Amino acid sequence: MSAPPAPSKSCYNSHCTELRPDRPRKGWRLRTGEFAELCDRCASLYEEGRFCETFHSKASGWRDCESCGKTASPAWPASLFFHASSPDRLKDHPVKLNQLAGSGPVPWRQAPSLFNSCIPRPELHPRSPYEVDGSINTDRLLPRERYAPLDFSERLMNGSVKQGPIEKYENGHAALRTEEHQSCFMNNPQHSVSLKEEPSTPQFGLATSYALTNETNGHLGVAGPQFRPAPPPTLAKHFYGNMLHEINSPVENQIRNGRPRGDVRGKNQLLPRYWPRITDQELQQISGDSNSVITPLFEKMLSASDAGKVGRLVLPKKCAEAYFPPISQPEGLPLKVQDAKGSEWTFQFRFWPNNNSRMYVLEGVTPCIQSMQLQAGDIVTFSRLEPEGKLIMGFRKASAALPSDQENEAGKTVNGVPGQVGEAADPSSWSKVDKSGYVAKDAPGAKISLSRKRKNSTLGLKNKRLRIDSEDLIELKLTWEEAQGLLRPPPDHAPSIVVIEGFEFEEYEDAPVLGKPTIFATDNGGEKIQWVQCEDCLKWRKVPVDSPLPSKWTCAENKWDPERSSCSAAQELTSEELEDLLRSSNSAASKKLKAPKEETAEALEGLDTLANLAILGEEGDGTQTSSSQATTKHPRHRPGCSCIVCIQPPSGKGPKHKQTCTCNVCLTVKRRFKTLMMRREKRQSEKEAEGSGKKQQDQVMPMPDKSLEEDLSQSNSSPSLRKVTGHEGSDEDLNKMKTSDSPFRGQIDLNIQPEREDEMSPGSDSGSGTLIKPLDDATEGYLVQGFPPSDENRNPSGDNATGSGHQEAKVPPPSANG
DNA sequence: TACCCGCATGGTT
DNA sequence: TAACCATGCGGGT
Repeated sequence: MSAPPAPSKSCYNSHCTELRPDRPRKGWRLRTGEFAELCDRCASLYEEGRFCETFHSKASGWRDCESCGKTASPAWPASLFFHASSPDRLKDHPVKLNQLAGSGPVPWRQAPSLFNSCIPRPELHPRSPYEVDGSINTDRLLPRERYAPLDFSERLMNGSVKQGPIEKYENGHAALRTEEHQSCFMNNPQHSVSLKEEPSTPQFGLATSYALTNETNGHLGVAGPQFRPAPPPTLAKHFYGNMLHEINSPVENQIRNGRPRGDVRGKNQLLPRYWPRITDQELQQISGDSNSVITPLFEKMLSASDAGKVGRLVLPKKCAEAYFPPISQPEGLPLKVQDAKGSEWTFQFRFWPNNNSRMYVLEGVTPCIQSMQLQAGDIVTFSRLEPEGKLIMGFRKASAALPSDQENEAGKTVNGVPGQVGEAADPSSWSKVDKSGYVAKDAPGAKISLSRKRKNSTLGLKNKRLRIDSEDLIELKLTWEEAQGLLRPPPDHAPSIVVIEGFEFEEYEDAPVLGKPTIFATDNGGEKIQWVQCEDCLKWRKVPVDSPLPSKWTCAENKWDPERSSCSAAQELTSEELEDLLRSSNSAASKKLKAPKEETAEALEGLDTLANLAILGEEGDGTQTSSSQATTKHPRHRPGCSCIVCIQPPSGKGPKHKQTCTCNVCLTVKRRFKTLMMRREKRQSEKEAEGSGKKQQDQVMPMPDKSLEEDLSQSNSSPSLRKVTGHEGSDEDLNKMKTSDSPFRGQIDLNIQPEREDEMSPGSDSGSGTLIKPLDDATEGYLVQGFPPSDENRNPSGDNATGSGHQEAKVPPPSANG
């Protein structure tokens, strides 16, 4: 199908009758090394990616490509839609999705044969956007990549996977183009489907109905049951540009949206966060043994509102318009959705007018969400079961969720075990997450499972926005202990141990390596080794102690032991040995962060207030709790932020903490307090050394041996605060706290942002008398008042954490700040 | 008073 | 900067 070179004056595209201009535009590189010379139109189209980009070893240039579905002819068929997906037709293409995905190297690939040599319109192209020429690339992707749709973007970037046209899946018109060919859309724009707005469909049905009834707003999503949805390739600018080009045409707008709305622009592709990341395994789980085919549509991480009592699940607009039946009235229509267990739910799919736009919601989802035991941060997935056309709602629990690209491309889960649809509800399945043994769920502070702990999570209406990015999820899921375990010193760097409040932290001079958690041990020969667990088979393999390992490690990467470089190889460890190993590992890890009891007790003696403040779930034994409680984040906070605001739930939520509690909140409060003091001392020392303005500084910067309460009250609180302080926590207590700092002076607060050191240092603004910057304010207030920052305290910008909080705590706002 | 409903607001992308 | 969307909020029941 390769196109022979055109006559010199003709466009290289043999399908094109245009003459190329005197100054032809360049197309693809020819075998000769030169470039195809194209007419303007074809060049434009080429640049827009309309033509096959896949390298076909046996063909050159421009052609109708069965493999990628692109065409030599810059035209589109009039009918892009899935003709009544009759079972017969489906039989002709028995491409059960999981089979398909399992048989090819690319998860989203569809069977090329499905598309014949039709000329798909790129935007409505039924093909997956990620394509690899099967003729040459079938082995380019490792099998396991099939289960890592996340990697697509990366692969795209790497160029190992080509991105096909977008939108089509959004449109659901992932049509099987079987009949019509060569109808040139460009030549016959009127071929486009009807533009009229389709009345609401009473019941969500098979896509074809939409297609055939021309509701083209993408509500044809049911079509193309054989295919997994095409994650919108926003990463591929080339195609994106292409898409934009098309979308910007009025016709396209209508085709895509099914309603003559002019606001459809280039953002019609789903945001990456909504790309379905459902794995084949999950699909298999949903489809079971039936012959049904699952078409993943999109997924969404539940917000607090979604998971709250309101029972409204906000649907991403694009997703709603692409995959759900069109609705013209705000009342919408009832939508039957089947969950992974097979239960059928009926939601009201509707929208609210919003800023000249629409806000789509599913109403009445509470029972379903509760049934799935979903919480904010968990992910619901929407798929379509074909040929029934049934909507399927799956889910992934947050702790097992594949982070979305936009959220975290670093890894899949804490330990790389992806959640399974429908699995999370089964507590037994949760142990899977812990199979690595690294994150033992019964280890102190290792309760990464959000689900059970979050049953009482405070996701009510009063909560401010809860955004849980994947990074945040990790933050929530990981205890410090776990995080420490994940961090490895950079090569050739030995970590130094920082002791903070009796807790040892490894500190790295260079950026630490986020690596696979391993278990270090000594083999029989006394040689230090480490054990690492294969992500795929979960077997433990022995590797050299100094081997940096990726966070996702499989047996195949066991280059040190070829005999065990395959998952089929037996595990070297006996189950007993493994058990011992894991036990010792966990206990060692636990010890690492476990404070010496006496010391902690002493340090905490004055922390009644702290104990009373804390709001995270109290562990009966006072051991470390996870931060899995939903927290209200500063909108400006970034993933990884561990400030007190971000790691604790809103005020008044959850039981109070014990004095000896070592949860993250308490630890952070203590640590920040300590840091504050250290900084003050340091600053003071420096100033003393400078020997200038000492007297004045003494007023501003209390001497280290002054009482803390004096510090605090002097820093930014009114005298009344002092009274409160005296009541809630004695001076003596506070002094004790401070005294407990002494062994750690000069240590580093892991959360300090060096660039903000000055800003946050109490003495940095001595001139104004505003001594303490927000975070410290919050910390101090927290410590002194015995109140957790309330919602109101949580200044989104984090720049006045004490203000209203103090007021709420019956303490006048800090005069120094205001 | 609690809940529902619908819209408005404003932060985020 | 506009669109999106999470959530707040007021009115109604």
